[in-house]
Amino acid sequence: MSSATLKKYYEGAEKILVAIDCIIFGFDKETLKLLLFKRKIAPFAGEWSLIGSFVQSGESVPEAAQRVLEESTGLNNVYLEEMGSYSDLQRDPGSRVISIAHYALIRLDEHKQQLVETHQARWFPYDDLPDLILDHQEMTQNALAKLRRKARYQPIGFELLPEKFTLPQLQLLYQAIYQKKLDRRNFRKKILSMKILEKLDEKDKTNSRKGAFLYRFDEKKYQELERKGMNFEL
Amino acid sequence: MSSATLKKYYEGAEKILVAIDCIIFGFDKETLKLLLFKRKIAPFAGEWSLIGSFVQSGESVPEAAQRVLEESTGLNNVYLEEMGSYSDLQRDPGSRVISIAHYALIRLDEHKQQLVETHQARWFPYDDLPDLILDHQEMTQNALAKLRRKARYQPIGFELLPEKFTLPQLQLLYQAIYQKKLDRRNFRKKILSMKILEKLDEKDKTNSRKGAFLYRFDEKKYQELERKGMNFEL
DNA sequence: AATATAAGTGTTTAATTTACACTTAATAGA
DNA sequence: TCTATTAAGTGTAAATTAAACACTTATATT
Repeated sequence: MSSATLKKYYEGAEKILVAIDCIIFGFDKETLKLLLFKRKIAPFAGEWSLIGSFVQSGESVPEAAQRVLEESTGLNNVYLEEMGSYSDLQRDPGSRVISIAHYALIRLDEHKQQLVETHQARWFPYDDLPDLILDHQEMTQNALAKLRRKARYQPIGFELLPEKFTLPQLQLLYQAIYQKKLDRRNFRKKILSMKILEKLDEKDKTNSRKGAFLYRFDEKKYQELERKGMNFEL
Repeated sequence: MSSATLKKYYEGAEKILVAIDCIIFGFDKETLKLLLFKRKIAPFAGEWSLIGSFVQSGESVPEAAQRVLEESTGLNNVYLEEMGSYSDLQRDPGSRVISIAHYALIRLDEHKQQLVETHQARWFPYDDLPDLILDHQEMTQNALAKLRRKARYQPIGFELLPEKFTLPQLQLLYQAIYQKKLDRRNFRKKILSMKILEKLDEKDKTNSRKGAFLYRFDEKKYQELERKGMNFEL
């Protein structure tokens, strides 16, 4: 095939605007939350929206998503997962745009509150979201569905908790994700039997006089056990 | 925000070539197979490749994938699942292209062999694939990983079998997907206990003198049970 | 010193999963 | 027509895992 034909093959195709959107999850005490943004541009300026951006010519899709997350929360190295594409021809009245949605799990205590303010953003409880523009509501629903499934067989919940956390906190998190109560004793038994948590000598006394011991997720131990065939499953 | 600024927002962004690629799975007796194609255009003309196409301006991503599948196999309404995007800047030496990979499950007995021939395509056992161009090997690996996970909790295996199939066939399929032997009695017990198969009065005698009863997957019964909270899981 | 509160702990029962071997139906060939 | 062959079909016991459930402990507050 000649170079001219090659050129024709690639150039005969139509280029399209590609964006990424981020569903940013946080966890606060006992509530799963999303970070939403007041949209600055038309159409729908002033309405609540996920944060997103066009993919630029010099970056890959995950790079674009990381860039957006860093710009909006100040965090790099957050847990980020691609969810899927949204490409209805009419999804954005502003232009034909294919968006590749991602969900991110961030630690509420670590992100830069100041950036949230400059972006006119706000954390909303997942159960009490405002109306969202475009297909962003569909995206958030799919994100929670994916998060739920994934959290069942991968230890990603820890990405939503501070580095040091208590078992009651961890249980509240999983209860929020699955939307159902778990038995305290059975939960502890199961999670501790996996031997992926390091118990610290500190207690967190913010919730009780007695205080609850703090733990830390041990990534190395987890990967070691995973290599040996252990399956995280809650 | 003025319409001029709006224009600038959308037009300031760079458009990109978007493609879809399809990992087409089939199942033959006891072997999981992929349909691969001899690439017709440079670069890498003549080498083995997944089938793909650019997303056209008048179609969505799933529409593009369905179009490609119909063109290459003659089948519409095949099981099709989006897998994720591939967007490394250097992934295609021909041009910067973002590809959204999909996997499809098709019935080997139904697709049009003739189309396979006109496309210079061939079915390869998954365990014995030729070298593939670009990042297509990575795509196939991710596709199998996704298929394996999905098959565990959704009854998608049936998409790879003829409409009527025997339990030994079904077991061979799951053994091929999970790459491990299953106990015949336990497998039957489990799958039959779900009550999603309709037993027919016919036998398939191609594999034994005795013959094995044919069954049919009952989509309606499945959806009914799912609604009531039943969980498919193998 | 008494009180209040959430954290922490074990055991019994039920359900599920695993391991395992013989019988049956039907054709092919003697 | 009888015998041999072959894959299909079937049940039970043991082991593992999940579920249900209530009292004790540590510590700050009054």
